Amino acid sequence: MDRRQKKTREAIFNAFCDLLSKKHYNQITVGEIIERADVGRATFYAHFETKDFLLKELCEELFCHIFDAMEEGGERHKHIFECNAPSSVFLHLLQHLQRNDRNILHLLICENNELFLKYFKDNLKLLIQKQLPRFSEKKPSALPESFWINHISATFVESVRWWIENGMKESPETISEYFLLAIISRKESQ
Amino acid sequence: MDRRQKKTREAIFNAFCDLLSKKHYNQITVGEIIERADVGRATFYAHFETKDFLLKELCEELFCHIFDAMEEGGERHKHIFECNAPSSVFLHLLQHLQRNDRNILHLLICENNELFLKYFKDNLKLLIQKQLPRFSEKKPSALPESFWINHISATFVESVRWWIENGMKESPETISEYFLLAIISRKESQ
DNA sequence: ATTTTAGTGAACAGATTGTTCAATAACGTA
DNA sequence: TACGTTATTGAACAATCTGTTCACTAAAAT
Repeated sequence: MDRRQKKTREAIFNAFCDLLSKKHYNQITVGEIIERADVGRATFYAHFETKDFLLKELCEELFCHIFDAMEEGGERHKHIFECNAPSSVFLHLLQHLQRNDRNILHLLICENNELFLKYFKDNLKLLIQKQLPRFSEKKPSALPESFWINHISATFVESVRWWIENGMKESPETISEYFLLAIISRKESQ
Repeated sequence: MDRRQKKTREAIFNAFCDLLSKKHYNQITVGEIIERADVGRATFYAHFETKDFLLKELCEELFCHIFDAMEEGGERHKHIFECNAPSSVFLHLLQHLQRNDRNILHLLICENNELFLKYFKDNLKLLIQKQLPRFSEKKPSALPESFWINHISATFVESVRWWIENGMKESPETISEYFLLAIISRKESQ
């Protein structure tokens, strides 16, 4: 890809993320984005049909990056899927988040987080589906499979959201444990 | 409240809901709303500062209606909170939804459902907090209370979302059971 | 019957959107 | 280096949307 295109695209994404962390999506104008990105109006529309498409492509770039890296990461990540503990993939994701890869945290905290949590959850569902055998062992037999997958994804996303909203004081290991306790909740004293 | 005001307000809400079930929030204009509601432009702005405020007030009206009715419903609903089974309040909510009180289902299905699910969950959290003793019994002791409350609310909302998205083929009783199984998941065969 | 309040419709400035175009700058390649 | 190709620019543009104003009419409350 042309160096210029890449630079422009990156500048627009950065400007957009900056703005998203400060104000609501609906109140951001194309004018603001191009001013902050310092690109011409025509350039913006050469890259993105509308503001909505910009958001869509941002989400896809952010999440596909993380999830693809985990799936096809070859050397670096392969061990996760060879490991028996189903928790490790989640722990790994949490560690990714803690490192704040690609500044994704701002987007998950900000006023617009529903937009991003949806993408997060959808990607997670795909990942879990591919890893299904590991998780279906834990499924209460009365539950439909799609219900269970949805439940696991939603619980993980909510765990992350809770973590971020409460200042990320806990370690990834602790959150991973909370998540597993929520999924497989069993009263110890009984 | 003046009869005229109430009529106008209702007409705007109805028009807005109609539109929300057909297109995305961002793409709905005030012009469309007032045309469908058949009220003057100035009238709209006399009632709502902006389209965002309209959305906010709609959400509050819809959910406060349901949840207030459950809390302060006196005769009709009081038995729920005197009943020991913590599941009954959820079952009751599901029955409300199945009856599609105030056409809330369209809004939970539609393209904009994140907007409404957030309000749904927030109200649910308040309700659960007031009913906490019932639910904290089930909490694994290692989990923080706020984590647990969030988990229960989110799981219920996700159960409902799953139900609606899959065509609401199951009975409220079945969904209530799924929800409880997810929360207190225990493998029977063990 | 009178006063108060709500709705009307048109008109308005200002902002935003998405497009166009000719001119310029940066790119990749031979 | 010189070349043709491609991206960016800035300005200008019509079309749309927003939120406000105002004089007027209709409905409500007293």
